[in-house]
Amino acid sequence: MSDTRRRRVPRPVREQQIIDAAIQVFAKRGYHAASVDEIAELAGISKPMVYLYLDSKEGLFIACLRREAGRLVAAFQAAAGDAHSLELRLRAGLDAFFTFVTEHRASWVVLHRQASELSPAIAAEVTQARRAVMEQVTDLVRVGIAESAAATRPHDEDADFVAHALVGAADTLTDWMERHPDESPERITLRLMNMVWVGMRNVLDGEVWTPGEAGRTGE
Amino acid sequence: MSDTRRRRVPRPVREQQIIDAAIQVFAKRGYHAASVDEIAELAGISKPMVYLYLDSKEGLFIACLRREAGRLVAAFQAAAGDAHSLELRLRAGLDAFFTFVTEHRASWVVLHRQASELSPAIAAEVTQARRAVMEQVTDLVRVGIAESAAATRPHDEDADFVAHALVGAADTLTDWMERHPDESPERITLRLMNMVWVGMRNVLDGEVWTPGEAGRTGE
Amino acid sequence: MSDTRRRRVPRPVREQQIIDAAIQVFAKRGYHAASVDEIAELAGISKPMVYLYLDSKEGLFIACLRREAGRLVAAFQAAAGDAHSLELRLRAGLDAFFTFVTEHRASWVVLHRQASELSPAIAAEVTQARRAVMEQVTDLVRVGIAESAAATRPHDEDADFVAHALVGAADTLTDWMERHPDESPERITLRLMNMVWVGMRNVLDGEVWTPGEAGRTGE
Amino acid sequence: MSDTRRRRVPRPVREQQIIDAAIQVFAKRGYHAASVDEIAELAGISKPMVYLYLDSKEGLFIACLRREAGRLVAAFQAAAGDAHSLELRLRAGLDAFFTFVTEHRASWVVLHRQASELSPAIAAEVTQARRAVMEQVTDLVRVGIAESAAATRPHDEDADFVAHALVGAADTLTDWMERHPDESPERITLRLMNMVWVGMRNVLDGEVWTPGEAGRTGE
DNA sequence: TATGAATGAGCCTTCATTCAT
DNA sequence: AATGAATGAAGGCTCATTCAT
Repeated sequence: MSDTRRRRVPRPVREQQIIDAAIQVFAKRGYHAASVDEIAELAGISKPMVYLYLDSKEGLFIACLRREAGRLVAAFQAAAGDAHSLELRLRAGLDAFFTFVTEHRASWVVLHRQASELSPAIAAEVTQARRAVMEQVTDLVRVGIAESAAATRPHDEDADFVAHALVGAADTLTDWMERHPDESPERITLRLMNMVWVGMRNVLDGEVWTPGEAGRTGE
Repeated sequence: MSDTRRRRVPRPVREQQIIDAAIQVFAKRGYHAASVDEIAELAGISKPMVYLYLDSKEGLFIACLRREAGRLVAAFQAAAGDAHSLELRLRAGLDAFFTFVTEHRASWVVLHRQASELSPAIAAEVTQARRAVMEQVTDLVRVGIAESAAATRPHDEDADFVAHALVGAADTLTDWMERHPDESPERITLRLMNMVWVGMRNVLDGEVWTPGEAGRTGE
Repeated sequence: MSDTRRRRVPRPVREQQIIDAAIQVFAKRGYHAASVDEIAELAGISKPMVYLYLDSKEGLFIACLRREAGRLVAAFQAAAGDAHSLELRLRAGLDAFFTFVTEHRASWVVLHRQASELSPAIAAEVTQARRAVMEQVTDLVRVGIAESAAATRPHDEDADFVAHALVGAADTLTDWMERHPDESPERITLRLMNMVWVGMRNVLDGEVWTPGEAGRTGE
Repeated sequence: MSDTRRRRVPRPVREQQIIDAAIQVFAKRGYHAASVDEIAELAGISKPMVYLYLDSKEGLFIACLRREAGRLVAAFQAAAGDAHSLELRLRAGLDAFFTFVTEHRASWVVLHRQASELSPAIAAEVTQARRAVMEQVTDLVRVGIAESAAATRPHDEDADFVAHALVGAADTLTDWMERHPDESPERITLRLMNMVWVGMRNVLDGEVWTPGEAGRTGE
């Protein structure tokens, strides 16, 4: 390894090494808090090389983004392309996604959020703030479990799962809203309710989806 | 207003004005890229006042976080607390959430992500990267619409909506995964499929949920 | 006390209270590290009062200096003025000096050095540096004790005392040198040797001077 | 020299240049009033280099302290180590000390006190305050000269010398007192009298110590 | 007499970036 | 292909000092 990481390495190889190092550092520190110095050191080269190959800190970050997004997309495509029915492809795609996230934690952090660049004090507060919102939903869902006749086993874990999915969906839908300014909050709410209401109950009832069976209510 | 924003304003008022300004700047630039100078200027005061009242940049950010998270939670609680059934409360809560996000865009951005603290070039790239992932799902869903017998009106808008919700849910579930390392990607996939599969079809078929009716397929 | 420290206090009294507080803070923090805020707070008044009465931080410091130097001089004069012979007056003066220093520690620190305004890290290093010099002399003196026939009881305490006095004398003589640029280091050395050599032996031999007896060798 | 002070100088050399400059500025302004900007400018480089090589203002100051204290100690040791008898070594050591102080004025100021970091107005006042104390002693000593039978030539210069040494000794002994809280001011006075009383007369009588002869009054 | 509100100025520190070898 | 030396620019924070009441 000290052979390929030191001296006289061809450009394409060096570039990948630099990006490898950058992903680690960006994931650990976040974009702003990451310093080119640290990246260069981790890559085992001097700072000017980074600039020679990747132009700037921005260029470096973008290179990371592109490479990892490409890999994630490729993994998704490879998985989702094989099956025939929509549900099987969706399933395979989600599976690939969760697998990627599990196996390339750092890459995902870079793609996902740079919240880690905040100081511990702030990070804690952000977590706290997000959790406050999340808890409202979790409480609601937990109550739902109690109300639910079928849910004889009130698994907190399930309530948590549903709450996360729900909050995440709502959270991302705020981006969708920005591109659909005409849609009222109420209509969005109705749509989202329509999408998750039945399924929520399934999860809370402890059901685990099996291809071609669960939820095939209308067919 | 230029009366209350200028000269000799009592402390509690000034504090709120500073926080108001900070939210705008933090939302626009992100935490790191935001400068206390800019916040002070927008608040119509000098920098030392910011430090006198809020202690530090971190303290200022935390104050923003707390105030806005508190408001969002309060809005959610106020809305969700009134109805009787779970579905009505959930609906009211989501409605309050989407309304808050609509009316307090900047606050939501601060609570949501600080990705905007990246330069335009990077922000574009981040959007692009996230969209690449999103598109895979959107395509899948779009194909699903075509396949779907009921979906006589292939609304791209609906496919987009579903894709956003799905990706957002998956995205946030990666946080849930971190606290449940024993859950395999596959099981998470199955759970999520179970939760959204039926509802997705509803949305894609153009249905709009009505309290107590839509989605009550299994009853 | 809360009566004289609060509200509607005549100017002369307030001034003294401010100076009292300032001495404490200047002694504790040093001139630069001392903040007018802290002084005002300790004096139990608001900052503008300090400026109204003492004009500036510098004016405040000078007022402290003058008052305490005056008190020290007065104490010295009062003590030294009474006796008849030089040695008795010198003794009384030194006694008054050491008594003042003991009883008004803070005042003395203000008059003496502001080294305390350095950070702990630096203060430690300064102490270390000064000690390194001091130790050279102390070692020398300690050896002297061993050599000395009379010094059957090698009191480290005595060696330390002599070393301190010697280093202090040399230290201050550097000020004298500045006003006598023609005096060579060698001549100064000889003068100092002449002044302390005999007396050093007395102290190292454990003698304690008694008025009119010790050291009256040449009379 | 403009060659070695400008552009592309190897690190060890630059470090010494920075320390050289820092000593000048710290001596002139004192620690707090000295600005890293001024030091960098005097060193002929930009500020970041100072931080790159010396870490911080504190680190820079400590580096100055260590280097100069080391040099002074080395000079003392080199000089004092050669002779055989205590008095000769003491003489050589003091000589080395006064020589160092003469030749490295700035270094000595840094090691000595940072009183100069006060503004001219304050520095003057400090000098004045210290002089007030010094004058009491000088007056006493001057009177002593007049009284003294042997002192046929009342040299003010000699009185001043003695007064400086005496005040310096007393001054530094206040440090000694702090570590010996049980010693009463009176006992300290007696010890100091015992140490200087005889020698003072020698100096006032215009004697100049010669190795092995002067002051050997009692033998 | 007394103070809460407010600021101009400056300092330490860091970092992305480049030059000269 | 590779790097040690060097810097412009900017940001967080503090403080002595003053205004308006």
